[in-house]
Amino acid sequence: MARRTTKAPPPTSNDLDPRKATILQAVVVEHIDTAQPVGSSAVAASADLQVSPATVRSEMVTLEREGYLAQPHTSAGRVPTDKGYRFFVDHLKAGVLGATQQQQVREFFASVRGEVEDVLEQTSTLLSALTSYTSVVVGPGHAHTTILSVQLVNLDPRHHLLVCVFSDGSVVKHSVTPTFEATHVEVTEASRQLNALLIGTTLESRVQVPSRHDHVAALVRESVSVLHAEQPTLDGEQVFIGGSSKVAQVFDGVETVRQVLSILEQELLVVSLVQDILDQGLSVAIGSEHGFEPLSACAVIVAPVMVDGLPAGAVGLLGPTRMKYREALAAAEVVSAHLTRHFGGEDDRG
Amino acid sequence: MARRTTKAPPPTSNDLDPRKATILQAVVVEHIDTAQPVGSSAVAASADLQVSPATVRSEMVTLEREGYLAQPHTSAGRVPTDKGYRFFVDHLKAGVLGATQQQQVREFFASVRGEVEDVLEQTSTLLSALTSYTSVVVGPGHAHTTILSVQLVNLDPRHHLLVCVFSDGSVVKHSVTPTFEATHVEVTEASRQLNALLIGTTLESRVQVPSRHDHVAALVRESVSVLHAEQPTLDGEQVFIGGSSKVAQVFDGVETVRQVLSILEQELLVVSLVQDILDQGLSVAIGSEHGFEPLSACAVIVAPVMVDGLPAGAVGLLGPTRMKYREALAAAEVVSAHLTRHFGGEDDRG
DNA sequence: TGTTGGCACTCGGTAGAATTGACTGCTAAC
DNA sequence: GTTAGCAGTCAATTCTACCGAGTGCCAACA
Repeated sequence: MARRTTKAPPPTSNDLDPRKATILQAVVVEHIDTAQPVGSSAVAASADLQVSPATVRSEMVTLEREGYLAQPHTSAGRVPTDKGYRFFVDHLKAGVLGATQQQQVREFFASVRGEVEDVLEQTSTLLSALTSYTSVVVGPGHAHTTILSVQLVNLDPRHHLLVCVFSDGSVVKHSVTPTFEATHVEVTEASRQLNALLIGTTLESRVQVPSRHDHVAALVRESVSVLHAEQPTLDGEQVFIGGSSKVAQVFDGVETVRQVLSILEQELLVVSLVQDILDQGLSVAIGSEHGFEPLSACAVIVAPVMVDGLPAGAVGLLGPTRMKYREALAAAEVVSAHLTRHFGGEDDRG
Repeated sequence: MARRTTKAPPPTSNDLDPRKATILQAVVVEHIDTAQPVGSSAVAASADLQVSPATVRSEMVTLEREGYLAQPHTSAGRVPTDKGYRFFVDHLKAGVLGATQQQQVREFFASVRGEVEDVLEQTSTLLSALTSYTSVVVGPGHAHTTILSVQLVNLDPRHHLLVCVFSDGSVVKHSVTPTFEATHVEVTEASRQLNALLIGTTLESRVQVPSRHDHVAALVRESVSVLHAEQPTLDGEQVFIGGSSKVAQVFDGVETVRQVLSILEQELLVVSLVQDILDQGLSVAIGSEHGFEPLSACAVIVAPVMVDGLPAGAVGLLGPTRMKYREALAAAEVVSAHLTRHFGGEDDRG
């Protein structure tokens, strides 16, 4: 009557019998390689364990019951579930990039020059070329750079343009549209005061804005508030998506391709997805883990880019759940490290 | 380079017997609608001409011999060739947009505000939504706007940033990296001189640069030359591609989709394609007409955006050769007209 | 001469049946 | 607990026959 036999599920759920683990891993590896369901005999042959297919079979039944594997239909082999991939990724020993690829990354970062945006865009192309998945690069924004110059330019009496230059060479503009008409003189004076106020500060600094009621003070106040509301990643200013054409190679089914592409068109969505995953402290989100239904056929790899020891940007890779995690993780990691160093200081230039 | 293939053997190649024309048009219309080869009886039924399928058949043989139609295989109906589509397009009477769509465009342009780039990007989304094809919008650049402000900002002794604000509210930045080290004072002075020199001019104006040999003059010279070399469209600054996900719906065959997407990733390529077609004075390039092999399955519609009476930007649509030319042409035309008006002056705002 | 109906022919697409083969689950023996 | 053996399942493949859309040709007709 006491069935202590199947008392396994609750306590030891996040670890697996070594043999089961080996089998699961073999299935994942094989399926990533072939895109086909994997049968017991293939596993028995490939894995080091010296057991017969029949044994593998009975283990696979358990793995399926526990949710690591699934069967497309009776009499087909097994396919990993999201949970199966998750186990696989969690027990993955860190991979290294191939020598040629390492070389490629090194050369890229050794030779890359120019403005932030260009670097980020090219990085995204690089990452996508390295992995043959679609890549996302989110720039570090301006949070940790200081302001070098601010200028308010008069477009017409009601419409001014705030142009701000940061120490990393990025430039930002914002419309300032007060409810009153400002004279050229007032705008110039506001511009002067803004310079005095903001140069050398960061966007996170609190500054003392004038509280007077004249036009100049109002312009200054509005400019400062507009500027401090700046969120470059959410504006898509520093978001670059590379290799969207890979989507067509890597997913099958027109509808899936279309759906993924149409998500990629909305950069904001992609950024918030990446941020979400980072906030969860993950480096990989598999299938439905990120809770974003239209991308449930995808796995997303993210790696933070640090500035001043804080996560400020990110690089990401988007592929099918059966992606080459090892290589992709290695690539994302290496590139994010290089990018971190790149922003950490220009000390590595020859 | 594209070649005009209108040099066909017989002299009467660019005009067709009225009945042949009707038949050809019927085939095109039908095939655009159904994506299937069109048979003689379908044509006989649909077209107004009161003839039997047999007659249609014999005409179709001629049309095929003359290169307007093709047969996928014996005993299939006919499919238009690029030349067939060309005839169709050339004899297309101008279409009009559906009422709802007209409304949509009007509302869009009535409500759109904000910075040039935002307007262009949203326009591209609009155009793609109107037609369900991928759209390209190339902004007018800065050729016809005057300079409101120029500023040279010191990043480090060897590296300065030239920031220029134009009367349309667009901002451009360029690196200036002289071979000497400049002091802060020199940079500030150069900035002052640049302002004096350039404010109120356009990028096309010739200006008198100082010929002295000191650092300040050198900075000014380099800045001016860098600025005048600016070509926003070739830098991709004002290029927006919308609705790339439509590619997956509209083309069949993974390989075609991948190929088209990978072209779209290279904005420069797309821009030069659009420019090429405009230079030829075409509004539609069908199949191989643009001489760009990887896009031989595509038709590209372009419409110029005028500023000061000169073509300065363009809107484009990219679809399969069997695209809905009437509607797409109408959409491109209407949107380009609105955009022209938008840049021609803000006179139409409420 | 141009048009038409008729007819034989071609060939892609489809539907069904049969076959194959890669699996599984079960069971009995080791 | 492991294994070999075996029966059963089911997708994929192959084959066949067949249908039908559409053609080309021809002879008759206005």
